[in-house]
Amino acid sequence: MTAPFDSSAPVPRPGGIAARALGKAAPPDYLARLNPEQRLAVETTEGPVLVLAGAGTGKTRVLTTRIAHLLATQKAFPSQILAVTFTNKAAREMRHRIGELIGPSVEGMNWLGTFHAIGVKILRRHAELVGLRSDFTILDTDDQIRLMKQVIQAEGIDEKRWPARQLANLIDSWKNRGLSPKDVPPGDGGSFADGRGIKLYQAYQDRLKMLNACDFGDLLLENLRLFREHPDVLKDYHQRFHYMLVDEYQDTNVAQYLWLRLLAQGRKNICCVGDDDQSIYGWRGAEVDNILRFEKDFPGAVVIKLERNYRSTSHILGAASHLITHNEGRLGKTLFTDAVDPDAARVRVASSWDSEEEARAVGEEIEALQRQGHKLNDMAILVRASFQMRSFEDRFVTLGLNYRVIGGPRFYERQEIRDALAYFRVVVQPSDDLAFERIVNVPKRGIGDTTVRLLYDHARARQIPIIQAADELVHTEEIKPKTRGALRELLASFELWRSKLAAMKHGELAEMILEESGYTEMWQQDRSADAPGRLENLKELIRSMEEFESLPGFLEHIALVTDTDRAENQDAVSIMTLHSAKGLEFETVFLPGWEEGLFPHQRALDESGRAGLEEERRLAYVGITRAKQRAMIWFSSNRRIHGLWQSNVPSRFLDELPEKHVEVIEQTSSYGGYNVGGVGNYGASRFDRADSFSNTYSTPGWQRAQANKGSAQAHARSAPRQIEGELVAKSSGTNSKYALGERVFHQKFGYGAIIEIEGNKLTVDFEKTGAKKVVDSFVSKG
DNA sequence: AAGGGGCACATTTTT
DNA sequence: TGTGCCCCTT
Repeated sequence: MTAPFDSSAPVPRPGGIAARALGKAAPPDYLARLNPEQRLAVETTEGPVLVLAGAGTGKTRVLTTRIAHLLATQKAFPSQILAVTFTNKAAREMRHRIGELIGPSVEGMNWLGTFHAIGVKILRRHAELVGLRSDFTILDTDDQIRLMKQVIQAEGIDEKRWPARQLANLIDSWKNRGLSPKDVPPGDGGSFADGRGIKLYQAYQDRLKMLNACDFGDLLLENLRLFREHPDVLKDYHQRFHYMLVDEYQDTNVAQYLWLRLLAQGRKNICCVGDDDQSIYGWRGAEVDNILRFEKDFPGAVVIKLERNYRSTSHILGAASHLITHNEGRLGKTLFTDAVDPDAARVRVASSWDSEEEARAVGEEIEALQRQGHKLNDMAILVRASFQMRSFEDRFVTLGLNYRVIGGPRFYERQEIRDALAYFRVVVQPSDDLAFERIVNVPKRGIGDTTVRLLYDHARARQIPIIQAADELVHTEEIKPKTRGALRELLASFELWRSKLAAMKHGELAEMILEESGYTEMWQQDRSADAPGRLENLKELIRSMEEFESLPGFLEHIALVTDTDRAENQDAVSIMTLHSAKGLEFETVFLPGWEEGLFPHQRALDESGRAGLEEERRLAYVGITRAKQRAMIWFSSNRRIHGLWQSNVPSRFLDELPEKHVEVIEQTSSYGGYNVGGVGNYGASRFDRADSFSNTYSTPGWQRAQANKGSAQAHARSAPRQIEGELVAKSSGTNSKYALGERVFHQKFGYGAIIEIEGNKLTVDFEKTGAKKVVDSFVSKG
């Protein structure tokens, strides 16, 4: 049986743009604000439409206006529009911007959300058809891995040789491709655990069903199963969704593509917006092919290109456009701008000796811009890999320059948050075994592995949740009295907390749970440096949950959300990876680390060959097109990777930049490590050969790279004296990188000031424990 | 159950 | 080089 649809039948609003749109004479003002291509994309409402929206061409504006237009012309009610994004942030922004156009009736858009959020919503309504109950829990990666560990153990497979994480990746990749265990081609699983991969996949799925749980991949996969096995259900959704819109289509994986295609079979009004040149998530299952194939997949599709860019100067666009033409697998767009600015800066390319010098140079540029009145908020440093961030952070700390790191560990993935959530989950959902296992001995209550194993075995034998098994065993003699007492106490606490669920305000209940369980105390007792921060995070968690209706409501939200947007008001330079920069823009963008091996990354080349290289190149394209006014690229001759120094060759991407839009900063006369190729080099940069990239050693590219390496080092030797001097001072001075009086941090003793230095031994006056002699490698700059 | 030593590992990340 | 994880010891 199909669960009832929500009954929010929308009522057309008499006032808003709907009424205004009825006047035929002049186009409504929301259309007048569009350029001709954008307008075409908005007004082509029927049938499949692919909007190829280059960077900065008004993609979101088209999407939101299109929705406003559908509503204004009364082609659909808000609840009849399916609008899918990848991230919560994108969904939020879209909702906000539609709201600005159509007013409060945006609230009726029940089907605007991420693939996963919409997948869950559909799945909850029909859970029983795919063997779940509608209150199924959603496991995150952490739970997923722990569960896989159990499955691997249960199969008697050596965990060392076949780590759970690897199985998780394998299963994820199957799920990304829309494959259930029975669909996986037998040869495909051979790689894992001597061909038992598929069996483990099946076992894992069985365990999930037993736990009444889904992982992220299932949210879509089970939707597919639902639609395929129950055509009547699919038909309901065909009826419901009059128009479908998809954001960032180039990022869809096969499962998402199949999902969209099933739904689009109904009314065929699907509008996908994306940019093949910005597809940078191939490594996690995205198929650029989806967007390249669109016209074949959706017969009669209209393709509209948006190439008029409103973001960047012509130099920036010229550089990025030329770079990306080196890719073969693309639909082909060329960004242009009408803005004429004769003073616009070219894209600058500079080199440095090592990552420290690179950071120093970027720091100087930033300070110079700051002196000219530019805001730090308008500047960003975009790196390929997060280890690169460190040298910038170090430098900026020294300079006292405000910065913020975007990305990094997420709030909801922190240990203390996940522990707290596990408590709440058990209260709300006693059958959540994974949550129970997580906190049964956190804080330590003397309920160790042996006991948990006992509970687990009993639960499996009786086919009941672990907590129920605990409840039964607590009345027997099977568990040692001491442990039994602790367990009984814990069970009683859960009983108590659960009984307060209805009566108490959930924020207060949550606080009570963390107090009474001893969890808060555990961190209060903890002497380590990050304990106060964790307590702070727990407070933040309670604060944020108070915005929600109820504890279950909050948990549902949390399961699909990984970020909290904390609005930072301070002026600061952003440091982030190129990946997390997609969709953002800055006046000035710094792009350090353009070196072979790092960017393009060696692993991308090794693992994915040409496709990998093209994805790296798209990443470069994304990086450059983030800049509105200024883009500055750096390349470092030397870099420390995994502890050892490596000398580098400039990235081939530098060769692929067009001369006329680039300014090379020659820091020394001898430097000739690379040339900016431009027209003469077009389509044939030195590495750009169709033969295998994994075998660079024998290619002319590699030989040329070797030659370049020499000149890069020559450059280093004749680097500006000032810099050389600093380096010398650094390596030949005192053995310690610390100075007298400097504030340092020690894992065990906390903060203190240095009162004496002898070689690598420091005497530090610690704030808590007084003076101690420590080896400098045990302290860090405080 | 806590702490230390040995060891493998070392892009990118959302849901 | 540094980290995080696992196992071993106490």
